[in-house]
Amino acid sequence: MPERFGRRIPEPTVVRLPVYQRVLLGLSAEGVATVSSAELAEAAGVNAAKVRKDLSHFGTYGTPGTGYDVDYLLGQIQRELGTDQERPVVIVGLGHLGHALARSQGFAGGGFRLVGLFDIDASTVGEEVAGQLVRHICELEEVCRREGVAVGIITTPAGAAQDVADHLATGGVSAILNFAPAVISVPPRVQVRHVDFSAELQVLAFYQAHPEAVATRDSAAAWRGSHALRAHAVHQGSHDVHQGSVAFDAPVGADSHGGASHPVAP
Amino acid sequence: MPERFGRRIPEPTVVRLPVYQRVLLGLSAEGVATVSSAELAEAAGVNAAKVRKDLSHFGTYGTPGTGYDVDYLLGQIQRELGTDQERPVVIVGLGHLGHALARSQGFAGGGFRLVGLFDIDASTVGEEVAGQLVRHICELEEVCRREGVAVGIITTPAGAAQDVADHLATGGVSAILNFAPAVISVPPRVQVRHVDFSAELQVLAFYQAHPEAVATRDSAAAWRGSHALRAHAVHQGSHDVHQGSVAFDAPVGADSHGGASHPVAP
DNA sequence: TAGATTGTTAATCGATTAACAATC
DNA sequence: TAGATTGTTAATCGATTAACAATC
Repeated sequence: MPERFGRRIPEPTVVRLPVYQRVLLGLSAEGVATVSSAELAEAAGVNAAKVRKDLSHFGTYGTPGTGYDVDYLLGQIQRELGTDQERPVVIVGLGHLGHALARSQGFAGGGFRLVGLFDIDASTVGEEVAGQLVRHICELEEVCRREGVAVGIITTPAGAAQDVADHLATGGVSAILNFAPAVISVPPRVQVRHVDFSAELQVLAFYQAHPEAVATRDSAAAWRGSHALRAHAVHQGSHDVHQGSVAFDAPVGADSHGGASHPVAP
Repeated sequence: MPERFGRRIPEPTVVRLPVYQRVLLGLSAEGVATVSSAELAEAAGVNAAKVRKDLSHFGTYGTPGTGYDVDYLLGQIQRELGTDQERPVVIVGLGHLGHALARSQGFAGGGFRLVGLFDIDASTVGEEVAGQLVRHICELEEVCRREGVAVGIITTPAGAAQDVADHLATGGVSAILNFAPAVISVPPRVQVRHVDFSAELQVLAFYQAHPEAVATRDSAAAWRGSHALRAHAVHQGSHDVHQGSVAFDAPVGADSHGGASHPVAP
């Protein structure tokens, strides 16, 4: 029995949950009934001990000698992630990125519902995007309060991000996903996660400039393994995994082989 | 003297470097000459000990009693990040997100140059985006080799991501920024960073569903501090910080107060 | 039963943080 | 000099990992 309350879930564990969920969605769609920690680990790009440790924080869902029931485990993870409840979301900043996110498939899958788009620019306000009318930022606080908005997505330029964060916080929003290249400060009750495109590029550049600083990944072995598996799958015909598919809607065909091929029960 | 070689730089440190760089860019543009670890820390949303420890991995750049020379430190960090060299970049998958990234300002600032756009869809191939003609994916490997592409950005649906990663790897690309909601496996010489929009949303949802699991941030104190500072700045007039500005080009005005107000030398 | 795999323990690894002597 | 702040040390914290008894 894990110490159910008070449960202090390590943040790295929380970050891996959506990955496990996505893998399980793929397996479930394939009709795979059970999965071992080793198989789940390989598909998620981590190691088996981590999978078992992560899952043990929430309960004992597996069967020794057999593994985990895919659909049951999926349900448990979705319950933990709160996928059942619908969370109203707003996007602030309707530049190219804001437009792209508004039109993306990323909401529907995970229990999110887009309820508002906001911008400050007169030529953008009033435009219709993804079935929503873009409103002026001066309405932001009121809409957040009225609709009980759970998550605010900031896709403005850096200079506007703090101001928007302040309005979201005042409007009662308690979670912010910040795509603007700026550090924002918020009251303690507000959770912030920062997605920083150009910083990610710079991290990659750093490792290219300093090959000696590259951390040795597990994935070295993982790659050899999955490479063999994938080659094997292609050889056999078409046991391809089409993962998750809470995808951005880019028009590239999804006809290639998946990353995490998996021996399918016969 | 830090142990210059072999330098094993902790990954969390590498991830913070672009943040420090951005803050320093802002300070430099403001004409601020020196900055203490405490000031830099607050603007970057971390603590002072972390800043000093991070910087100490690269050298001794500060002056006891005074702090760090902004322009000198900025230069050192940019040198470490390899911002001086131009790195050719390609984007694969010209859906909404690929379009948005292609048009973003995220490349120019950090020493990246967009040299190719690729898609598999006949109706997208041939289109012009950001001054580049979209090419068919069958040309990807050859272009990567010819142009010596350093970073490949994947903005395809999940099902195509592994295939694209394979082509990039075969084409000699050694760094991949993956926006597709899929785990990809690559040979050990290839670095991968994964930006996962819907997973980030799900992490926020998890913490809303489990308020008791929220890690207590430093930022609680940081917020009170910066809040006071920002109020102070507004009071004084307009000592606003316009950070970095390696921004996405959303049309929201950058006329608000910045996140990291900073006492400016007179 | 024999084989496989879990959940948990304990060891290891690595990052964060506080504290402070050294230094300007 | 007195005050401020660095760079580094050592303690703390927390996550990862290997190993294995329990279990199907």
